[in-house]
Amino acid sequence: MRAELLDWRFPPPPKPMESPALESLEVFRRLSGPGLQLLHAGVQRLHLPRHTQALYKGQAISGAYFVLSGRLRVFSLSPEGSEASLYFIDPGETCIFALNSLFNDLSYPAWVEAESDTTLALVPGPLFRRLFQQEPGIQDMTVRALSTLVFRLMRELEDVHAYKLEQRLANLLLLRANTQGEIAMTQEQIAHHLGSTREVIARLLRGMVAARLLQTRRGRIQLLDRNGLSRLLGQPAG
Amino acid sequence: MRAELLDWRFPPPPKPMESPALESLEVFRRLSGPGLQLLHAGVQRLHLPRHTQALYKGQAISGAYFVLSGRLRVFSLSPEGSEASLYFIDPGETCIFALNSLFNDLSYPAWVEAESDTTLALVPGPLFRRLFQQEPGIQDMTVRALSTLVFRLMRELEDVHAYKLEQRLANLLLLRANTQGEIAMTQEQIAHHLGSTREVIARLLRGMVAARLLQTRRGRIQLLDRNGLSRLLGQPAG
DNA sequence: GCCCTTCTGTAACAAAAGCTACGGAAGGCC
DNA sequence: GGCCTTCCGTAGCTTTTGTTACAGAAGGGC
Repeated sequence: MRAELLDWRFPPPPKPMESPALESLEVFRRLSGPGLQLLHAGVQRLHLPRHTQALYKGQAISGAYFVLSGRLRVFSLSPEGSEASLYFIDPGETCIFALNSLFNDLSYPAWVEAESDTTLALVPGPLFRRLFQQEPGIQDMTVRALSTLVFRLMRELEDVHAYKLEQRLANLLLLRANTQGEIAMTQEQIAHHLGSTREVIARLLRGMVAARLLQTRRGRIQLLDRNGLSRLLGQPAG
Repeated sequence: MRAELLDWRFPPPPKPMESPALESLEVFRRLSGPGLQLLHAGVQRLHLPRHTQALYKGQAISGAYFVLSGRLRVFSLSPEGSEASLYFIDPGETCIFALNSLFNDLSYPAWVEAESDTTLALVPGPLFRRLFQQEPGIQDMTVRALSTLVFRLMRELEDVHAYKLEQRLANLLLLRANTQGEIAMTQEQIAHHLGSTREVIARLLRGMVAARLLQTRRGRIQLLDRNGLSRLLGQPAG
């Protein structure tokens, strides 16, 4: 089981590919002329198909990663193989995740995979450090991105302590539902996000169906009562 | 109960006081002449007696905080009043905690109190931002500090998911024991650190005593077998 | 000593979450 | 259709954690 996991988690390195322009990210549009030249000379592009590995725990970080399109998922993997998402990295929103490793010369402390097809710009470490020194825009972005991450992590940690699984589930459903109130995730995925297991999620969903908060037709989850779900969140956990 | 909590959590604002020199922190020693002048003109000193409130959740952040001596504890407080430590800020190690709020113009997302008598240097927001622009040393410190924090939080979040309470307790005991193997914390404090309750901690400690991993004489915890405790950590959680 | 507060010890019970073990539905592929 | 894979539904049991409710030990202040 463990071995299988590792097998598909170490795919051959992905190949470069042409795709969205660097200038689609605001950070890069703010660069000075020389900075932009440096960037274009040194940047690499990567394309990761859905569900492939971007980083593994302990990997040395070779540069700063910017998500141009798609979505990355950062998660932890316990010794027994159970996962829990730590946070996500969306496209419009910048990179950040390997930055800390980059500045501290530490290895990366979690796993990262592409949740959907994802295009990355990889700015090699030395180049990034140089840009950081010269370009106020990069400084600003870096600090802002790290700050945001700190916020998310603090928030998540708080939630784990303060809320029960059912509440965290309700929260996730509310966050991930589209405008029609549908959620496009398997129970397994949900379980991984919350650091739990499929059966437990199924049980909780059943309870919510019984309470007329949602429907599950043919495995698709369909919210019925967003207010009801929100109410779950506010209640004291006892 | 909730009301009482709030009462002692909002003490009158602490008073300025003379204490350790700013130059005891390496960041400040690296400042340029003008930068140092700016700093001295704008910095404030605060002294927090043990167990007083430094920041409350939602507070607007007025500046960057540097711990000169003592120790701060950052924790979350659930609606029902249960606590869980998020991380600590030690003296030699720089400030950081309000930095994210400072750069993002967000309010602070947790509570902070002095774990022991603590001296702080408060650099007002505008001054800090200015120093950040001018001084490479400050830039460096800022990114490094934020990175470190991100690491700690990721680590903690991972631990919460991957390890049982007993393992996290063993870990905490190993970390906080002095060279004689004694731990100077009450069961209540331990429970708060781990986001649990006193009774549960007592039960787990009892188990460890039975397993000859430690002694509890007159309430003092005394490690007997560090290896045994470490072994607890490595074991699969099942 | 006596009172008060803080901390610890313990037991019995309750709730939450996880694990095991099925069976069954849906869809892709041959 | 038949086969295979992936996902969902459900039940029952176990483990872990939390809660309630007391009682007792230690120390400080008077």
